[in-house]
Order: sequence, then C-alpha cells, then structure tokens
Amino acid sequence: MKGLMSLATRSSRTESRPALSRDRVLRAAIELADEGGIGAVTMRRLAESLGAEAMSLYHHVANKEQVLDGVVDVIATEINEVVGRITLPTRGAAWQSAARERILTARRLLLRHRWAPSVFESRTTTSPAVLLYYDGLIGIMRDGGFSNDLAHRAMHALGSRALGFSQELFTPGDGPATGEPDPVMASMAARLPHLVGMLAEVMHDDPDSTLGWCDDQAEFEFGLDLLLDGLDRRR
Amino acid sequence: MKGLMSLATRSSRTESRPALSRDRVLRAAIELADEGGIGAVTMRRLAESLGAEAMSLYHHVANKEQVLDGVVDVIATEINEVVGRITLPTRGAAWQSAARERILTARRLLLRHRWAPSVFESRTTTSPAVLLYYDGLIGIMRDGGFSNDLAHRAMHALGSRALGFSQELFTPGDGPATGEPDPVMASMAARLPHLVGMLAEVMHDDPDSTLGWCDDQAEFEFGLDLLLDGLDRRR
DNA sequence: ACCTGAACACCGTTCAAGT
DNA sequence: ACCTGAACACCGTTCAAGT
Repeated sequence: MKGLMSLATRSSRTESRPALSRDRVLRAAIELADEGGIGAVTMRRLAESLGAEAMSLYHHVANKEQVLDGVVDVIATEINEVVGRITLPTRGAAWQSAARERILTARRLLLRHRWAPSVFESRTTTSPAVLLYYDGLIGIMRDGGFSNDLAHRAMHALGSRALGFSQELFTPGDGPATGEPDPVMASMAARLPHLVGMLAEVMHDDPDSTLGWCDDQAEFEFGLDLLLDGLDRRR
Repeated sequence: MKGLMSLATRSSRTESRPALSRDRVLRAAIELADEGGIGAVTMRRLAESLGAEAMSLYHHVANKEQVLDGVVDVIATEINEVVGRITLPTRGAAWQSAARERILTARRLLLRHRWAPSVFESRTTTSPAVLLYYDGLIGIMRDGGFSNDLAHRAMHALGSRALGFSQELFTPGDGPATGEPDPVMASMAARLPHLVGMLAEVMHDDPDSTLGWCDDQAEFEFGLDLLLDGLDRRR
C-alpha cells in the first residue's frame, strides 16, 4: 500500500516535472538567462521555471551565489570539452596558433550566452573548470618555451581575453553619422574633437561597423594578436 | 512672520545637515562605497548617511542607476583634473611615455576606490568625463602618428586598461605553499599540473607576491607595456 | 530525503500628503 | 520646491511543518 502510494506520487510528479537536481537547477538558470538576461534569474523565477517552489532549490544549492558559480562551471566545462578536442602542435613557435585557436574557440562558445562574461567576472571563487581551462593554456605556453614567470605574466596580461572576451568600453548610442545635425552631438564634437573625429572616420570607412565599440570579432582578434605577438617576442 | 518661520526652518536644518543636492548625494555614495563596498550603497542607507529619508533622494537623482552613473562621472572628473596637468611631449615616439604616464596616473586615482572598477564596467551609458578622458588619450595617439583606424583599434585593445585597471582572473585562496600537505591541493595539483607548478615557482621566487593573481602594479605595467610596445610597432 | 507555505528582513520606487 | 510616511512589488533566505 505504502509502496503503491509513493509510486503513484513519484509518477505523477514525473509527468509534469522530473525530480529537481543541482544539474537541472543550473541548466534552468542558463536557459532563463539566455531568455531574459542574468537579471531574470531570481530564485523565485528559477523555481517557477522548474515547476517548484523557491524554497525547494535550497535542497540542491546552498544559495544564489552557488547557482551562479555552478552556471559558470557548466559553461566552462562545455568549453573544455570542445577545446580538448583541438589537435594542434604546441611546441616552439607553434604555441601561438595553438593558443589563438584555443582562445577563439572558447570565445565562440562563451558568446552564445551574451550575459556570461559579466557573470564570469563577478565570481570571486574560480570554478574548477575555469582552472582546468587555464591549466591547458599555460601548458601550451610552457610547450612554447615560456618560463613559469613569463607564463604567469602572460595570463595576467591576457586577463579575460584568455577566456575569449573583452570589455565593452562604452556604447555611444547614436553616433555622429545620424543624418541631421544634432545639437548635443555638435557640442560634444567641440569638447571631444579627437574622439568624434575618430568615430566619424571609422564610421565613414565601414558604415556597417557597430561604431566599433562593441566586442567586435575583428577588434577582439586585433587585441589578442597584439598580446600574443608581444609575448612571442619575449619568449 | 512667514519669512521668519522659513528662515528658522532652514537654519535648524543647516545645523544638522546642509540641504541635499545631487553633488552631496554622489559624494555620500562614494564615501559609503569606500567604507563598505558598493553593496553598502542602497538608497535607504545613502539617505540615512545624509540625515534624510530615502525618498528625498529622488528629488536630486532620477534613480539608483543615475547615482552610479554620477559616481563614475565624479571620479572620472577628478582623474581628468590630474591628468590634465601632465606636461609631457606627445609628438612622434614620445606618445608612448605620455600615454603610459596618463594611464598610470588614472590608475593611481582610480584604485583609491577599490570598488570603482566594477562600477565603471557596469555602466552602459558612458560618463561625459570618461569620454573626455578617452578623447585626451586618442589625442596623444594621433600626435604620435596613429591613423584614426589604429587609434580606434588601440582603444579597443586597451579596454579597461586605458583607465588604469584590469580584471582579476581569480584569487586561488590559499596556494600550494601553505606548509603542510593539503589533500585538496594535492588532488588539484594532479589535475592542474601546469597551473600549480607555475604558481609554486612564482611563489618560491617571490614569497611576498599575492600569488600573482591580484591586479598587481608590476603585472599591470607588464600588460600595459606589452600593448603599448605592440601599438608603437604598428604605428 | 525532499518539498512547501508563511514569514522575515531587506530592496528600489510610486503616490499622496505635507511644508 | 523640497521633503516625507505609508505602501507596493519585488528580492534572498530562515523556519517549522508537511510527505
């Protein structure tokens, strides 16, 4: 009797929603963030998306911080799986293309989640999967002949670029190219001659550019190569 | 009679607390953040520190986002005042030392507020003072012979480094050098041979280093010079 | 072991009311 | 014009109670 009851209970729950688990919580959090940004991830809405009550989550994660830690770890694990399949020589001068490929691959995966960079940055304790990713990158540099000291400085110099993202400096909204003369823009141009002149020319040369201030692929690669070239020279 | 009353009211308020103003609100927010981190800055506590009610703040700032925008602008204005007094040649090859000095000066001021980098990064609309700072840096590059296109790429490559800060990658907590053998550390070493080996050597060479993962001055300058050298070569 | 409802201590912000 | 108290719609999290 008791067995039948619990069986019925379990199966009725399974129909509407499988049992909660840490993994299901983390994946639901990623889905929620993909849909509505990281701000959409609240314990209450997360639970709701899983067909449960907010308090039920606390049986699988200690608190919200741990949800974010876990989300980072899930994504970094995915990155590790893909970069782990890269087979490229790493010895000597080959280190640079290997590192470049590893970083650009991480970038491709990371940017599937536009909210992810800021969450990666906000973590104070580093996820094991991120450490594993760094370990592989350091290994490539060591193969290339880097001393531990240079590898250390290199990791620092790369910063978040090691994982494939870089900060947006700013988004100037509507730039100087919006047809009719804008008085706000005009007074800005007077105070910011170099900035406005630069943006005007960049816009003119490439009207499709997003004013060049977003984390554009070409810009990312320019900065990355600047660093990798410099590191190779100090090798 | 009415005049006397209002005079009395004003003077009695002045004794305990001068009238609120946007500027006083922003300065109180900076003070609060300096004391307890940016998390300590809530509208309620901000008002309390000014001897007012939370709702009174809304007569001087539109909302909390605007408080943070204003805080960034106040700090960037302070930076502009100091870097504006730098008198260093900027023509030709001299651009590099001028840019370096400007950036390291900004860094000195910015790091008086340890919470500031993350707030600078979190702003979506850029403060006029930050734009003015960028404009000056672009001007230095143009004096150095940069095309607008290269200056644009350079600003991108520098990212937050243009303002004097770079991300902490992670803080590995207690590193491998803590005397007694730690089982957690041992299993980590097995999985992360390059990372642990690197940190062990860096620690050994410089026991005072903060495990090298904080935004250390020497590390910042290494990364900055790597970028400035590379940009000079592409000039 | 897992899940839940009610409650607590906070948030930012709106509104109507005061001077 | 400036300031305020009460209230609203949210948060994350604790607790005691359910199965």
